Amino acid sequence: MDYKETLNLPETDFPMRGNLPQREPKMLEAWKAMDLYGKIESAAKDKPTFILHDGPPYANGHTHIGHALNKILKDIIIKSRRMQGMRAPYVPGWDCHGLPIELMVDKKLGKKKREMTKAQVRKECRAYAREWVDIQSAEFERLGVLGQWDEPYLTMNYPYEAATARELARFAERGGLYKGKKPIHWCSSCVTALAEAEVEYADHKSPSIYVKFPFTGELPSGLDALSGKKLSFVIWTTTPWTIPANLGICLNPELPYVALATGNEVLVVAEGLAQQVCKTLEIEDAQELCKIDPLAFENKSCRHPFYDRNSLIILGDHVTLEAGTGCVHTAPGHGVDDYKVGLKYGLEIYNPVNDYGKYHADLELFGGMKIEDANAAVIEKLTEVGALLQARNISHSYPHCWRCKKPVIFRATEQWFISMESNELRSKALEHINDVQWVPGWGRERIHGMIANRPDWCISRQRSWGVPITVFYCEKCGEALADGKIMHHIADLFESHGSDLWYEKQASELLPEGTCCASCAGADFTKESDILDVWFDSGVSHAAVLEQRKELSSPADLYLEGSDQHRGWFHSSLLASVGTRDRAPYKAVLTHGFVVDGNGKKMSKSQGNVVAPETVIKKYGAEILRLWVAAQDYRDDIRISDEILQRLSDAYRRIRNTGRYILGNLAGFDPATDLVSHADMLEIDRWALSKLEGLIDRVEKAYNQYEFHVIYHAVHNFCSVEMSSFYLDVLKDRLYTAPTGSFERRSAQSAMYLILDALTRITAPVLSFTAEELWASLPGEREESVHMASFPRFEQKLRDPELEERYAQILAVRTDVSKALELARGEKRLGQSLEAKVVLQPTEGTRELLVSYRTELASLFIVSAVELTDNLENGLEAEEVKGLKVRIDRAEGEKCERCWMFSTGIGEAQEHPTLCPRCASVLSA
RNA sequence: GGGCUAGUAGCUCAGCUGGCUAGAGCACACGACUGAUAAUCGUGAGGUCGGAGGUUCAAGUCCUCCCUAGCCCA
Repeated sequence: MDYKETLNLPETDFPMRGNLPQREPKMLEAWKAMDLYGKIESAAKDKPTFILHDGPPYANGHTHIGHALNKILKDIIIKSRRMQGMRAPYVPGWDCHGLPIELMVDKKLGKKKREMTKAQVRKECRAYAREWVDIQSAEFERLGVLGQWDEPYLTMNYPYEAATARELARFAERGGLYKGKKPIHWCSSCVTALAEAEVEYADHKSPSIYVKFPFTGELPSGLDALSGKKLSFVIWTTTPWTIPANLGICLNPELPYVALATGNEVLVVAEGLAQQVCKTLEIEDAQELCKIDPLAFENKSCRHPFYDRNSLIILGDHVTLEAGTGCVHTAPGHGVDDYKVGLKYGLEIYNPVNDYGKYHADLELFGGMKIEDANAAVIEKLTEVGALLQARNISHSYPHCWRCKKPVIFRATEQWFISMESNELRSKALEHINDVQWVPGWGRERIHGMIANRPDWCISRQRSWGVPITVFYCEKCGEALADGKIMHHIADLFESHGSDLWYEKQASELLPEGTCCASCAGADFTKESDILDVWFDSGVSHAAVLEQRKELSSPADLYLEGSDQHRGWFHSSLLASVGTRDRAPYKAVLTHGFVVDGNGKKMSKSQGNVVAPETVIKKYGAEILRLWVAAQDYRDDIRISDEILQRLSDAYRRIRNTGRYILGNLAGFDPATDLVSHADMLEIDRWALSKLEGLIDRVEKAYNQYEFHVIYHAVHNFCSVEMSSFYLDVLKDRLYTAPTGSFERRSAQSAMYLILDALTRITAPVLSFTAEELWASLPGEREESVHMASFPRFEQKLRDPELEERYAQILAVRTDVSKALELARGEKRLGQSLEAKVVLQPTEGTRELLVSYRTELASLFIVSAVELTDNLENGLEAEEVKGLKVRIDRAEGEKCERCWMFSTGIGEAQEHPTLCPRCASVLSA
């Protein structure tokens, strides 16, 4: 007879291999078909809310691994909150306006664009953005992210555009909006102002020139050594084209300067740079005539090298000894520091360069010239007038346009600004930063520093694809009409027509009837042509989305984005909210690091180290990507590589197989009728459940603290260490050989059932696909989807520390037994551990425990017999439990054909001559 | 160039306020099993805790400098 047939071996349809790339899409379809998200939402109506507000990715291009990281993190958080009993809606969003899309559309349209109106171009942009929204949406959904995908928020939706215009109106009402002239990054190629975020630094070759500005006027007293000498201040610059706009020379009031005689002239530079300058300029005969006190020269003048005007000597702290001469060429229209110090000294914010990067036609000497050509021309002119000391080329870091990659210039133009000072926006924002929980904590310092130091917010963009700045100009006197009431009126019009209306209607059609100019009473107006910075768009999402959607609310519980958003969305959202509502739009901000390659290097196309989510999904499945997100401590940079994915894939299989094995042993188990109560269970089963409670406790805490890597490690360890290598291994004998419906077997099954049920639930936020698959195979009444279920409640009373402690000691002994068995195996005395009898000489500390577990030990060690003695000969000194002695003997008796244990009682039962008494009795029952 | 963050075995992570021969799981090697089998079990070998100084009886843990990497800024 084949006794294998009489065993209860595992039996399940649950496949060993996940086959994730194939299985996942089917599951996604099923979720969609059953409207899983809708069901979760409607079932959660009366629960407390948790609002995670989605930061909108830009609707252009395929999603990359960073997007995947971000969305999966959000999904894990939201799912875990739901399973904790909260209503956690997820409304994804997209940032749809802005330059990159407009440029892509420009490219697509080519020459056709010239015949199109702004309104027509915008239509194209809208369609283009929509296309990418749909593509990205599908890519995000593929990750298993559950949300309101059929109704996302788009910054180009009409109501959103209306809300954006309304928020601008609020700034206007509060007096925070103003028109000013300021030097800003300007891309002459894209013909637009650029935000800080739109500027990239890259190496660039520039001329490096040293220029003399001859001192004019009276010398301060006490400098007799210089009287009658040709005195010049020496400046250094890498932008010769700004020399025509030079209006001043700036010295640091704290630094000593020196007058150096060389040839028949005298040059002034900072003392700390004198040596270096002389070396660079190859001046060998320099002699220090005297020190120069910068304060004595304040408000005196030099002469411009080739224009008939003066260059004012001024003082500023921004002058350093890092490079140059310590005398800084100052053109207030072409630099931030220059601008600031220029304002202080009443210098004109002078900018002779037009939108296209050419000098104004009326500029003396260089009128109409492109500034790219101007460097050479200016150098030539400087040479001609004898002002040039040196011209070379250097390579240095220089700002470039993020889009066209061309070098940008600094140039003062008329722009709309949101003031950081009016209404104390800056100080209020800084104050409200403290109301927010920043995770990790250094996020607070980071954004604080940025808000504290940032200039006014330039919200003007000279492009078409965006929400217009809804102000008008009087045709008669040019006065700007930026009236809050009127702007609200326009916003109302946008509500149903979108901001496209601005481009389709005349000013007179948009303005309320009877509007007239406050300064000249004129009744004819033109529209502003600038549009809003896209950071303003997304920055008002708390107003446009959280306050608008009935299922959402503001402020949000959590914003979660990459750490770069301290200067991006976290920043603009804070300003937009504090500026209009005097509060932060979020209660907590969580940031994650950036995805880098296996060596910690950033990903770039040129390096060829880019890992696309699509590739991972095709090879491993989205589930592995989700596991990857969970496994890494995302507060730092997050690495991804083949090895990492392979390891995760292995870990996944281990978790999956643990589930599968338990399912196999649960065949025929119905918790409704077969569940053994906790109190009745066998001790080791209670031990397993005690361990499970420990896991549940840890995992729940980790979810609360957003420490998902802790969950990954805890779950994986639990499956490998507690379950697979010990508990489940020990259980085999009982599960397989005991009668199907016996108490011993039901006790084990009950524990396993509770364990797998809990494991499935607590891993569901991470392993969303696999948990669902397990869920469907688990016996018992349960919700339609694991994502509609809740976490198991941690039950302190199910924990038994004393029991765990006893088992910890037994496990230590078990380790030593395993070592001894391994040694015996090495000597070919043993194959299966069941062939062994273990003889132990306990230590003082373990004797009592081992004696009391005498009858259990063989089962726990998976050997055929264990004997205890106080006088063991030829015993091995144990390592784990010092003092313990172990000897491995051959098990006595013969091997039972059914349970494979060795027994001296084989053949006692006549009808089963090859079975041990235990098995025989099972069969005859 | 400045600010912030990080650097523990091949990989992912533990190591609290300084006190251990620096841990875990996986991977790897070797072995066992063939009743979790493209599985499972056991054993073993892997680290001068980025580097150099310093404080201390004692430093992965504190201080300084440096290197490397990432983000942000100039």
